[in-house]
Amino acid sequence: MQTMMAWGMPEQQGWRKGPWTPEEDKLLSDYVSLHGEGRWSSVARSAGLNRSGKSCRLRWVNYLRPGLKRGQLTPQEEGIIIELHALWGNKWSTIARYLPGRTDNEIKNYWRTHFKKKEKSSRKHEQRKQQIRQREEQQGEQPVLEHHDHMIRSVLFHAETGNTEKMTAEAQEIRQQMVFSTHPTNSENHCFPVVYQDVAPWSDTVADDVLWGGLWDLDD
DNA sequence: AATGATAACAACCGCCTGTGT
DNA sequence: TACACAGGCGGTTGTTATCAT
Repeated sequence: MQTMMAWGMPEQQGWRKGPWTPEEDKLLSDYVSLHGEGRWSSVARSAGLNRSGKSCRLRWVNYLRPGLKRGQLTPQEEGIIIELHALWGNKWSTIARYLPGRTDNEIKNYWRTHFKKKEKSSRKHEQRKQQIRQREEQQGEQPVLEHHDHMIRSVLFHAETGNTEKMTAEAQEIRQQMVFSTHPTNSENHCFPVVYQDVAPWSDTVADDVLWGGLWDLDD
């Protein structure tokens, strides 16, 4: 096991590892602000950092990059993460694109700390979903959960491809309820939806305890 | 006040993919 | 077409902070 002490010491051979010092941060920030992102291997050398290109990139992306939000995720952001994780699974970088200012690492860590401990309850969550689906089928309705997933997929897909005019009326309505914003790292042509406010007004159609309960109810 | 448990965060590792030659 | 390399991504681990007992 590596220790802090070992990390803190410069490597005899190869790159330095471990926590970044303020001096290293400044070197990296100054260099990137002058020369831009990319060519991380040469950044490492040119900036006078004894760090690997990978390490420099990671430090920049997760910590030094302008526009990063610090602090706790808002309930709205939590909602987005839950939604998008349900759609895409552990595609952290993809999910992060919809949360400007948040990094994939941050979201990954968040998910891990908040959901690993709740894995036990997820089975119950699945059972509850099953119950609702059965109830919906008995009532002859379109399954809310599937419909919900489908609509969000549709909105996000069309938003990303820029074909918002091809959305169905219902999708358009949902889109209206989403707050759109341009991701800082995104190219100018794409508009990423960000569900900041009232994360899912349409989620009223899904029982709260389905959306949140199975995942968050620790008492289970 | 001491100690253990847990959460939050930072960073590394290995694999995969895209790109240039 | 094949190879090498850089960058990106997801998984994992380690450290620190905070809370409960």
